Amino acid sequence: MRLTTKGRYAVTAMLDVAIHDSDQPVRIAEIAERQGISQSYLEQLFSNLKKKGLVSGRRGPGGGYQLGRKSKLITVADVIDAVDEKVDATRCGGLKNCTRSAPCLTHDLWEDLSTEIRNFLERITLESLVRKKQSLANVSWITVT
Amino acid sequence: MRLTTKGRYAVTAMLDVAIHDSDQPVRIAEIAERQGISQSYLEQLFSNLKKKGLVSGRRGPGGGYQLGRKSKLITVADVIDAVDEKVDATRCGGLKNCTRSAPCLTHDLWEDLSTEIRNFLERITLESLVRKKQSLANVSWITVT
DNA sequence: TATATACCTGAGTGTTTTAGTATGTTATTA
DNA sequence: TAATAACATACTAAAACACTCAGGTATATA
Repeated sequence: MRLTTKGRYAVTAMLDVAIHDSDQPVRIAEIAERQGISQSYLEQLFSNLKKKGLVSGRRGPGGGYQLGRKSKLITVADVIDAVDEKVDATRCGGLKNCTRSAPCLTHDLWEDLSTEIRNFLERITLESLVRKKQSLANVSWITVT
Repeated sequence: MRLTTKGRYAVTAMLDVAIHDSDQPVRIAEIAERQGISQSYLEQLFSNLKKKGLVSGRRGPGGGYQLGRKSKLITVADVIDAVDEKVDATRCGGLKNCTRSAPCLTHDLWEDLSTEIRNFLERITLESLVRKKQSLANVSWITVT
C-alpha cells in the first residue's frame, strides 16, 4: 500500500467524474483543465482505472469517461490500488525465507497494520465523498459548478 | 502524508526498540541484524526520529537508543511523519492561488480524506502494537526472543 | 465517406526518492 | 587510552514520479 500524490491525482480525478457524472461522459480534457493535471498523465491513470473496471470510456465526439459502477460501490482503496500497482512491500516475498532471529514478527505486525489501513480506505466510497462536498456547498461561499 | 517502505522501516525499527526496551538501550547494530535493514540507513532514520524526540540516544559502550517517551504516547503517525518529511502535497501551497473553475473543491476533499487517515494512524500507538505481538506469542508457534 | 474528437500506446526525460555505502567525528565507558 | 557506539556528511545506483511527445486506433457526426 502506497499513499502518494499519484493516488491523490487518481482519487481527485475519479471524484471529478463522479461529481460531473450526468447522462453524458466527462472528457479527460475537462478534468485536466479543472484539476490542473497534465492531460497525457491523466490518460495513463485512466488507462489503469479502466483495466480495473472503475471507469468505462466512450469514444468519438461527445465521448469521455463514466464511472464503471455506482459511486457507492467504488472505494478509495480501489482507486489507489488501480494506479499504484502494488510492489509487495515484504522483503521475503510473502513468507518462509526470512529466517532471522526474530522471524517475521514485527513484519507480521506491519502486515496487520496495513490491513487495517486498507480496511479503513475500503470503507470510504466515492459516494460518501461526493455527499460531503454537497453538504459543504450548502454551507460555504463556494460556488459549485 | 506518504505511506511507503521508508515509513514501514521506521515503524518496524521503533517497534523493535519498544519490544527490547528494558533498562539498557538498544543498539542500532542489533536492530539492523534482527530486521535485516542496513545499519547506516537505519542511522539516518534514527537521526530523524531523534530530532522529533521519539528516541533518545546514548553514546559509547553500552549505549544505544531508547524510546523518547512512553510507548503509549508514540503513534504510528508520529513515526511516519518523522522520517517521511512532508512535501505539502497541495499544488497551491495551502490556499488562495488555485483560481481554476472549481477552486480547491476536490482538493479540499482530499485534504479531508488524508486528515481522516492521519487521525486513524494517530490512534494506533506503539504500545498497542506491542500488546498485539504478545497476544500472538501466546497463541502461535512463533518463538519470541 | 471524410473528419473531428476522443481513447490508446509506447517511448523518452528530468527530477525526486529510495536504499543504501563509505568515511569520518564525537562522546562514553572500561 | 582503547574500544565502542552514536552522530554526521557526502556520495551513488536504481527506481519511481510526473510528466511530454509522437503517433496511433476507434467512433460518432456531417
